[in-house]
This record gives sequence, structure tokens and C-alpha cells, in this order.
Amino acid sequence: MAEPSGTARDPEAVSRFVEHFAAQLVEAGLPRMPARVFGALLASDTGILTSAQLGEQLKISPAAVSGAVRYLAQQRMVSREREPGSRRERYRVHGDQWYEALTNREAVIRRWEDALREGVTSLGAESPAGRRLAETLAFFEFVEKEIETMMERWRAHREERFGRG
Amino acid sequence: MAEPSGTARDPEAVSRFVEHFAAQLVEAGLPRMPARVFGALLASDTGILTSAQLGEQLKISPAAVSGAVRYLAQQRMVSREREPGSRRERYRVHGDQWYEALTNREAVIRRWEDALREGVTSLGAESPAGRRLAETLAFFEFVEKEIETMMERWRAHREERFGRG
DNA sequence: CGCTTACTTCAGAAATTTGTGAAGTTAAGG
DNA sequence: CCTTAACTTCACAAATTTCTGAAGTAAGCG
Repeated sequence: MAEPSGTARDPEAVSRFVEHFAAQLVEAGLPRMPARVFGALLASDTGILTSAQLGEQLKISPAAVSGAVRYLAQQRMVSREREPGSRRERYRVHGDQWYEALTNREAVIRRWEDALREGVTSLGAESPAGRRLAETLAFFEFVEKEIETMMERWRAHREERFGRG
Repeated sequence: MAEPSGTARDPEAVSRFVEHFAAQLVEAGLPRMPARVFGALLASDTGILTSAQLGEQLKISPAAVSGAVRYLAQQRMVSREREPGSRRERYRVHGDQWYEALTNREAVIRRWEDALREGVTSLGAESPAGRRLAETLAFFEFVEKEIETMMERWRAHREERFGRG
């Protein structure tokens, strides 16, 4: 039962976690393959896997890995690194980075704000609808600022609890 | 150019806003019809529309309205009210309520946390992967608490800026 | 008590999204 | 250079999702 450090991990336990966690992400709106790839990275020992490892572990084609990784990189949830002197690429989930990404609904929020501002202008700031849109806009502006300070607090909290990553 | 209060609203301007805003919500993962219905409610003068009004304005079938509204109600983004003594139903976007809903990713976060806890256990809290999952879990627990206090701050901020609802 | 209006449910057509195999591209290694 | 390994892109098949018309249900009104 004990797990001496250095022991091979139980691939089945890993897979169970990956699939279960990915399912939750999918339900929250993430496409299936990116969710599974992300789960696999989270559950890996180093947080780094190659394309080949991902394909094998998840039983998906290189094309699927490529697509999933492109998606995740765009969302800033993983970074891609070239293994120097090789054309093998490594994908990594990097602590701080992906927390930021999660809150980097920021880009999304920014676009909502733009649409709302436009609405306020075109419907008239003094119309009832315009006022509602303006208040919604104010809410998002508020949230945007709050998230920033929240992340600062998290970093402090994290350091205290885990030491510097 | 001026918009004397009480003037009929420009349906085209409304539609432009609704479609543009809905498009942003769709990009963020909301299904199309719920997004459009929600936009229409936001852009209405009273924040209340009947099923018929929604269908006409968005050029969609009663079935589509029904489905969209069911979805939005489930997400707590709108409430449904029976117009007393009529079988007409009114759908409303109610300021506070839908801000809460937006942050009520809470249920979603809760499930992520469950999956992560399971992962920590089955991969071993002392394994490298287990530690990563534990830290991720800690992040979500932190965020969950923060959101609560954030909403309190918002209510204060809002009241100061807009007066009570 | 039955007619009519307002919504809901359901089955299926249409559109969209997903994942694959195959062909293409790039760069390391001989 | 030429070969080959490692990804990427593309076209298409398969699965899924979305929206509609039609039939169903419920409740006000005469």
C-alpha cells in the first residue's frame, strides 16, 4: 500500500483522475481534448509531457494532441517549450501561469465591456435600458480590478502555505 | 438625433447590441439562444419581456424561447414570473440576482474541488503530482472564499454609485 | 364544460463541432 | 544534401448540438 518515493505510478489511478477531472472541465465549457490533455499534465510528476507521451497516455492521434495543445496555449493554460537540440516539443503546466490564465477571462471580460459600452452609447445613457447596461458594465469593471488584487493575495497566501514554488 | 425620454426605441440599435453582446457570450461558452434571449432582456426598458415578445424580437420559435429560458432560469440568470390572472409568463433579469449567478460558478468549482481531492488521495499526497493537485485545490478553495467577500464589496460599491436598486 | 391562448415537449432535419488518417512542413543528424 | 523524426494542416466522416414544426398539456374565460 505504501508508495515509496520513486515508485512507478499506477497508470490506472492516473487515468481515472484525468478522465474524471476532464469531465468536470468539459461540463464547464472546455472542449474535450484540451480538457484531457490538461488533466494529464496536471497529474504528471513534473508537469511536463511530450506530444508522444500525451498521445500514448490518452490514446489519441498526434493531430488531436496538436489541436488540443494549440488551444491550451492560446488560453495560456500551458506553455510550449522546445527541447534544445531536438525537434521534440514539451508542454508544461506551470503553476502561477495557469492560475493567471483561469482569471484571464480578462480578455473575455474586456470584450463584454466593449459591447456594453457600445450599447450604453447607442441606446442612450439616460434611457432605462442604457442605465441597466451601464450598471452591468460597472460590475465588470469592478470585478476586473478585484481579480487583480485577489491574485496578489493568492500569491501571498500560497507562499505562506507552500513556500515559493 | 436627440432621444426625448419616452420616445420609441430604435429597434435596429437594440438588435445590433443584442446580437453583438450575445456573440461575446457565445464565445465565452453560453449557448446561442440563451445568449440572445439574455441580451434582449438586458436591453429592454424594464428588464422584463414575455415569451411572445422575445420570439418576435429575435425571430425565433416559441420552442426556442422555451428552451433558452429554461436554461437561463437553471443558471439563475433570469427569473420567471407568472403574470397574475393570465397564463402569460414574464421573464426578468433582476440586477443582483444575475451577478450572483455569474459568480455561481460556485457549484462548478465545488465539483472541480471534489475531483481534485480524489486525485490527491489516489495519487498520494506526497507524490509530486499529488502535491500539484493539492496546490490547485488550495487555489480554488481560496478563490471560492474570495468571491464571497468580493460580492459584499460590490454591493457596497454599487449602492454608493447607483443608490439601492 | 368546452374553447382558446400560452407555453412545453418531442422527433427529426440542419448545422456545427470533433477527431482521424494522410499528406505536408521543418529541422536535426548523418 | 538526403533521410528521418516530430509536429502541423487539411479534408472528411462521425458524433453532437441546436432549432423547428407539430402535437400535447394546462389554465383562463365564456
